[in-house]
Amino acid sequence: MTRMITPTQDKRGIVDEIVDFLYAEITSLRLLPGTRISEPDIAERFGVSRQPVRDAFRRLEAMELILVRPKKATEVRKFSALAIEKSRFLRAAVEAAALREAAKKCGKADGFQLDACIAMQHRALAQNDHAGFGVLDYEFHQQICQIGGVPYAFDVIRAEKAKVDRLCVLGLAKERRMPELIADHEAIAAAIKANDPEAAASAGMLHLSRLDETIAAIRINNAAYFEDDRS
Amino acid sequence: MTRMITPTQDKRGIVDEIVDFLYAEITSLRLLPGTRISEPDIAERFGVSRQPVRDAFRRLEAMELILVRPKKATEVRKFSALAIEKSRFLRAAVEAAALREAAKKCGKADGFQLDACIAMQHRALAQNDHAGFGVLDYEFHQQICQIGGVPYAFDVIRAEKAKVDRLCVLGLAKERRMPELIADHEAIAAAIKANDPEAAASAGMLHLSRLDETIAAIRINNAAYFEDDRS
DNA sequence: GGGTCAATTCTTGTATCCAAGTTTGTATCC
DNA sequence: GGATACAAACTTGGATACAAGAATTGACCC
Repeated sequence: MTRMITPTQDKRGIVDEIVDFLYAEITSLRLLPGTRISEPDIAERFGVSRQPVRDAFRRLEAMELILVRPKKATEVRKFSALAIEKSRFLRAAVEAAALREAAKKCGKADGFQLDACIAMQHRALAQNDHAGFGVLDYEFHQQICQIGGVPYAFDVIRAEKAKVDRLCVLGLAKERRMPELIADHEAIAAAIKANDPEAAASAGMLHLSRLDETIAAIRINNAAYFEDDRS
Repeated sequence: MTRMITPTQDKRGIVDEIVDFLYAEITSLRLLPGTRISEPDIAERFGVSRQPVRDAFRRLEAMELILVRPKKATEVRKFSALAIEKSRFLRAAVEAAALREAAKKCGKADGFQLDACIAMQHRALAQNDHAGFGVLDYEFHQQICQIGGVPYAFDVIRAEKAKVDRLCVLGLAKERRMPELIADHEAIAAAIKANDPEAAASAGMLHLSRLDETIAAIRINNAAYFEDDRS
């Protein structure tokens, strides 16, 4: 896991450390939505003053991972139906565009790279290695962006994934989903290697739609972690 | 010009004021790229301490409008070819998706709304009202997102526009471009009203491509405002 | 026992001070 | 005159102190 948060920073400081720590805590769901976190508390844990913690909070707020209101306790953001919808739209738009580009530009070496990644995904499945599969999943989507010549697209995908991924930790029966996801990846890779942009895009959209069912199921079972969006 | 920066904030504070002020200064190009801005200076101007200014700087940094490095003077971000490319890709992806949705869902009332907006754009052209046209241009794209049922898409478009729009201020002969842009809008509206998603998307892509020529021209004439990206 | 009100405690917002590093200006030497 | 070195001023980063508001807890009254 390389630097996930600050892609364009040259010197890592204390605030980066704090951001990375809280980022991991939140996205791994060790800090549940609604959990209150206070600046002095974190500051004491890191042995620093409140100032760097404040800066870190501001960064996490920009990532929409925490909710900070004046004079009120800062808390880990709950899931919001609107935010999920927005995130899904954004990912769909960006991923479709990246897939189309990748399908247009995919050469022989690129195809091999995709195949290699999928082969490793099969290995992870055989070993029931969920964490490893998660990393390979990221890698697969990143490869697509790079093949398409739009590496920055992955920044968006990763950022949006971060907002929703922690939700999926609540989901059960991951092993059930892995074969399905690998099959999706194979269909996507096939379309890209066939230089068929539309097929690649629609395969990607199908892949994304798997999330919808998962999220819908999670939502009814974990209403406490969702904002009560009375609209 | 309503609240442009903080869409999900309930109470406007001092930092919001400072952010809005600097945001306007930077995007309007009254503060040129490379201009150094210091915390104490801004703090004195607003009659507050450095702390709120610090927070404001962090927010503007997250918007990629300023560049703050440790122990070095903070400056207005220069244009970067990579950032422009990323922004363009993001806008294209999101706008294409929004246009497709709008074309799918456009009803009669929606069509009238688009026509009304375009009619006002003609008025602005006749009166040579550039500022008014700019507002209407924003409004047109926002209407598309709302018709498509993806209002949040406009948040992305607006945010990305902010990073590039100031560049276009450097461009000359705006009046030359206005008729062209209005014609584009008419083509887009026609495709949407005809419920033709692909035509709408490609018309939108053509519309976006107008920017490329403008930016390329600006770049060679204003190299000083661009990062020297030796890559 | 339940409800209401007040005080205490906890939260973030702001101001000020000190530290560390960069830049810039100046004086001096060649 | 040009280059170099030193020093002063200016920059942000971090720590600490104080202020204002929100929430919780407790006591007191009904």
